[in-house]
Amino acid sequence: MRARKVTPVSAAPLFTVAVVLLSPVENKLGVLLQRTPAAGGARGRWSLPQRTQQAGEALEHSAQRVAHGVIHGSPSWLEQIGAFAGRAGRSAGSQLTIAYLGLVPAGIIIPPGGDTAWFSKDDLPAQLPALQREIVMAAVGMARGRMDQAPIAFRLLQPTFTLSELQAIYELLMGKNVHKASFRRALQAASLVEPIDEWRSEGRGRPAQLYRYAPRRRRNPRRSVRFDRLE
Amino acid sequence: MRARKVTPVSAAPLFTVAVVLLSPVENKLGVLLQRTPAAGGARGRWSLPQRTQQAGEALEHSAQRVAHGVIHGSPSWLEQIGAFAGRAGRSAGSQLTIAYLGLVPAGIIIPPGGDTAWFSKDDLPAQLPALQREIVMAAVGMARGRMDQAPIAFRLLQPTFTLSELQAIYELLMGKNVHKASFRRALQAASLVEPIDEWRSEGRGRPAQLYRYAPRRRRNPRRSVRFDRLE
DNA sequence: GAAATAGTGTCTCTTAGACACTATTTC
DNA sequence: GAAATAGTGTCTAAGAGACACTATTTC
Repeated sequence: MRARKVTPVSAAPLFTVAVVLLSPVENKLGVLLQRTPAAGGARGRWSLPQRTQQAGEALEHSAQRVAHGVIHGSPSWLEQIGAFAGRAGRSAGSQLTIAYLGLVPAGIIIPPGGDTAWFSKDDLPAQLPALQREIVMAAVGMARGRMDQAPIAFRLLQPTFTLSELQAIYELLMGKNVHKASFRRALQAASLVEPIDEWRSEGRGRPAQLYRYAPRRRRNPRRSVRFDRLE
Repeated sequence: MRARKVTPVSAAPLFTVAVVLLSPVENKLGVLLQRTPAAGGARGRWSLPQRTQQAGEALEHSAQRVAHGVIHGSPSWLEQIGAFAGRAGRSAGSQLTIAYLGLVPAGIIIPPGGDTAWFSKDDLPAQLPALQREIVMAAVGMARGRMDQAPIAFRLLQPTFTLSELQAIYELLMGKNVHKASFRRALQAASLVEPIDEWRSEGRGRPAQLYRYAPRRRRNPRRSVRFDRLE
């Protein structure tokens, strides 16, 4: 083990790794925030879960640790959003933040009143720093964009789910309603899910059959010349 | 101006900003590399254009400067790819690289024999460091994925172009051929280009009409339930 | 029974891809 | 004329959206 030559006392931390954990909460897209530990007895401000990065550690591993610290488990999806440079602001914190998107299946309950809580992406606490707000928006945009490239909708659901729940996730991410019959027809054609011999009754109405994510090999290359989608 | 309290002599640089400049070169997707200035008389190894970042400077601005340094102009598109952490390797360089994708219109000639050259993305120099190779692949993947979200194909062409050239860009980025009639029909429907009263003869064959990028407002929301595209 | 939710059958209209052409240039 | 490239008209099949239904539950 080599001795370090220089150990500056007040050197700025290299950078921060922050994680935007998203989960469907009460038919909204929820973002998990935690209170920064305040020095005095008063409670700190809300913030994205984050930590200062030790040089040399793998970025994704670091993001995993941040996520573990708040949900006590692994997110079902973890992907880098990008690097965000804050204005060279006050003393605390580093100027550079590497942000990650983490998905959490529906139904993960956070005990209320604690230092961790879900906020709707459209109703973030007013004191949330501008940079973190920007990161949250980038995370939501990324989740939206990933949807038709990776099966991330299933990462926001429990292993078994009803087709209505799945459709609700799509509508949540796309921000608009979807035609039910078309949705199921396309789902059928894509061979992404398979029904299991179980039904769930949600109070009133006919019980829904449960499905599980079970992608089969794609048939043939799909149509590709599409200029819509631009914007 | 405040005096800095600590100026560690051998502190690692905060991070590096690298730019992957892509351009169509001889019907391939070209990546611009430059030689690292070698200490002795011998020529250095090929590398992505990059620089060490001064803290506090805006990331994108820094990427702009890197690009200017090699093409002596602005790329037609510039977007962050992400942060890449190298193995904590040898002494030189920082562990963290923020990479950017830059697009350069076809026809930018780099004088051969110099310290800057286009390489096909499939034929990168063998000595290119693994991390940089990874960044190039991420850049290509990003360009591919952005294609149907933003009109980046036009950023790889001169302001006026033929439809065959445009189609070639699409085929280059998608890595597969496109049906000519379908391509033009979809282009027509999307109202993305307009013909100008000019033709270009390319040697043999009928001269092609020139077009310019002139997007009109989208008509109506397009169809959206699509589970293909996954994978 | 009404209300609520799950799930399906069928029709229409759009459109991607295939095919086969016509048009205009160089040689 | 042949060869090469540009550009178009038409047919077909896939599939997205609309509509109207049937099915099964709670109240």
